[in-house]
Amino acid sequence: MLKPEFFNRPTLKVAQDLLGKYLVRKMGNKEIALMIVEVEAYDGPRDLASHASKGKTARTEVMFGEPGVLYIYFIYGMYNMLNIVAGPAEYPAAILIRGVEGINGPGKLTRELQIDRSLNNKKMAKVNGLWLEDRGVVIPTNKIKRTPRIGVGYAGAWKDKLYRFILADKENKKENKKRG
DNA sequence: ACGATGATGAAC
DNA sequence: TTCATCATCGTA
Repeated sequence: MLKPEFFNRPTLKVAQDLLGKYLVRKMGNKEIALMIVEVEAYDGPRDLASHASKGKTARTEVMFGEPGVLYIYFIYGMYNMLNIVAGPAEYPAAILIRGVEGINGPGKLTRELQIDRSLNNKKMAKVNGLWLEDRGVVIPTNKIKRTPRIGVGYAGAWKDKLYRFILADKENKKENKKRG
């Protein structure tokens, strides 16, 4: 299981290193482990795409907390988003888990794994039924594709930053059409 | 292209 | 207390 120190490093590095790690979810008496194939980084108080750019509020204070803590929030009246806090306390940063093998999309991911806000501000731990493991998968750098983040067109200069990390060969099957 | 559906933050 | 906005998805 990944320790908090893993997340107490520069946000982009943590994001990249999360590719190939396993998200493990305990449901009932079963454990489901799925490899992470897509993440996005939200880095620091000045990142306009990050909730933390609004400052510390009831919702965002989790991002200012300890590394390795879950940040889960409700969006569009329907979906929960799963994030993991990165960087030292008081530095607001988090990584959105955007896709795992077999599940494409952050909303579907939380729906299928039954992850909701009851886990917000909780540590990743077996007692909480949700944690990450390094199972020895090594991702070569040339398999990692970087793109701008999704759905953050309002973020000014920050919208173009290459803060989205994807495992390249998983990506080419999907997305024949685009919106906009 | 758009509606579902509700929390959030800012304005009032 | 209202209002526009939103780190999405499924059906057009």
